[in-house]
Amino acid sequence: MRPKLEDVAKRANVSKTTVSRVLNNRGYLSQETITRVYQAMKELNYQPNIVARQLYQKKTQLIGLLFPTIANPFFGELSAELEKRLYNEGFKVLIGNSMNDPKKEADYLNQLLSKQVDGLIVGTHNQGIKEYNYEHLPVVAIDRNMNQDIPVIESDNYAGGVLATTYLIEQGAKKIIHTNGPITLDSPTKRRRLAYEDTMRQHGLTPITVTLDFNIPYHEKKQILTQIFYDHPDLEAIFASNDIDAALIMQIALELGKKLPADLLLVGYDGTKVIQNILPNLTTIVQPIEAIAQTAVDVLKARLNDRPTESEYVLPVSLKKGTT
Amino acid sequence: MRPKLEDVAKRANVSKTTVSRVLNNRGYLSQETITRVYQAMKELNYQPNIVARQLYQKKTQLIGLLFPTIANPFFGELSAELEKRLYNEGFKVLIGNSMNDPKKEADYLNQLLSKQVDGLIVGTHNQGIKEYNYEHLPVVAIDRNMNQDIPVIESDNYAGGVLATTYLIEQGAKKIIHTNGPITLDSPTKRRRLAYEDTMRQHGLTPITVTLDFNIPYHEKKQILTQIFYDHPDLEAIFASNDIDAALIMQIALELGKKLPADLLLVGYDGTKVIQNILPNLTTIVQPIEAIAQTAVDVLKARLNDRPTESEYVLPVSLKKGTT
DNA sequence: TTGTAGGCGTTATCAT
DNA sequence: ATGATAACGCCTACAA
Repeated sequence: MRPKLEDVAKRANVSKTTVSRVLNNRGYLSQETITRVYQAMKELNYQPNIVARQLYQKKTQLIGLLFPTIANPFFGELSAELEKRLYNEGFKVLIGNSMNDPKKEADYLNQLLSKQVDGLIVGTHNQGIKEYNYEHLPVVAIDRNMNQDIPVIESDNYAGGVLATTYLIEQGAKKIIHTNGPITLDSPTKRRRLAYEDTMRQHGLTPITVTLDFNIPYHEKKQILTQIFYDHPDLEAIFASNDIDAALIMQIALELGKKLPADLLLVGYDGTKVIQNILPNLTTIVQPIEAIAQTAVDVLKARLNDRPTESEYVLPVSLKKGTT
Repeated sequence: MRPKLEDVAKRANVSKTTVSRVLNNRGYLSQETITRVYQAMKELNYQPNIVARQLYQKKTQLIGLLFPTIANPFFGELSAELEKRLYNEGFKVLIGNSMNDPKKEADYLNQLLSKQVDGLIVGTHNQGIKEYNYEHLPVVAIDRNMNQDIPVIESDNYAGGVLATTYLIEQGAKKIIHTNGPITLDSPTKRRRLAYEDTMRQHGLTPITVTLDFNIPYHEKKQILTQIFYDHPDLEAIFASNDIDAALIMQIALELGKKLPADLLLVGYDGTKVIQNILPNLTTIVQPIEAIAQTAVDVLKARLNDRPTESEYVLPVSLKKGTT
């Protein structure tokens, strides 16, 4: 059997209270008692039961992270940064990859309501659960508008779109195509598209956005992207809404015998460390993952301590110039 | 205040026991009572407190995952696969990125001993904690020999090394260099190196392994790799012990004006989905991430139920032929 | 400086 | 078919 406080108490000839005090460094203790208690704990190989403590304290020191999937480098790196910071604040991290499954999302949200976690950092759509009143719940959203009551942390997607488009125009490109996901409500990439289209028009250019559905298989996506080059032989540049698509476009361009940047200018989006390592030449809009993580943690802490927060935090993006 | 069982009981004019029974579908209940209780739960917006339940059940249904960092695509994808499977088995996942910090590793191991988690899947070195007796603890290691008592799941690193080297030799290369991390005790990449060196010798070729320290900065690494081309102008092929290094080598070769595969053959290692997407042409040894995850979960379940397990599970790797 | 007793919210045993 | 009660292991008023 696992020893409990009581067992330690008996062996040290003191009460449970005293052992608890030794354990938590509270109140007055004689040095002798302290030594005896530690001795007993060691002999019994005692480990306090965290769950019992959590029940009493009504806190778990656990924060739930809910993202589509940490297999995606953006969410993987973000989760790692969040975990690091939360750990330093005394929290551990419970992770959920929703895979866009509303049932799973609801289940993880439920963790919060069941007091399994003290707070939640959410980066999914949570389609079905909007009706819940989150007003005083310690929840923070990243790049998603869940609900008016939930503060949102996001990088400046509109500015990113402007930055990318302006850069391409400055490089002399006129025929610039943008690839983006389907127009979903309030998705962050939607603002990148908007910025692209606005910027193009402001420069008297015609925006052309090619839609890539999120869930289409690799080969179909490649097919659609390849088609772009045939449909637009005078194409000068592409602004892709994420680096994975940019990588694929790079690939296709090379296969078609095009040289970057001579025959095609290319700008991606996200700028994760992984991609920066693997494709150091790719010009891309870099999201400030560390700042996002830090802000999310700060805001969550504010919510946990009933301090007021802004309802929105917009962080600046930057252009990383590669050779594409 | 959060309502508890007792509040629901009062409102429904029944006892706590009855409410608990309704909640857990146990024993005999009249339909009328069931309805009344559900009604009361709804009115009070009742959510059971998981922690209290955990205390009684002495189980948390939480599994800890301990890896260097999920920001690395291999661990990110592996963690995602593990989470998916554990979730389907009714577990949630607590994640720790040890960042090779022994203190943090020890802390997360402690979660297990404090009953915060029911089991642990570990992919870190856990240097300082070997002395602990894990004999009956539900711990599974991935690619790491922690301790004789802990079952290890790993892909066949030696076979992977043979596969890569043999492939390069079959393609006609004779001067083949291998890049690998420092020789640490029992690291999985060590067996890749061993296989490379054995295979080279078996074919009458001289193995040359270039050591890349794990923590050196990007530019220094690039420097070392670039140097290889100058030191070995007759170089025909490189077998890199991971895809990130392979990507960098690819990069350098292109910068030096070399064409792959004409001027250089290149094989990487890991074959994560991310890399397969971004560098579809890279020839690489693919680790069976899904099978590793499934095996780890199966073995952990066995340990949790006191069923016997093997002490080692070796899963097959495969060669993905690209154009490098 | 140390101990007693009650509570954290749930579940299960044993009655009724 | 339902209820009273004790337990899970810890922590803290309050008392001594």
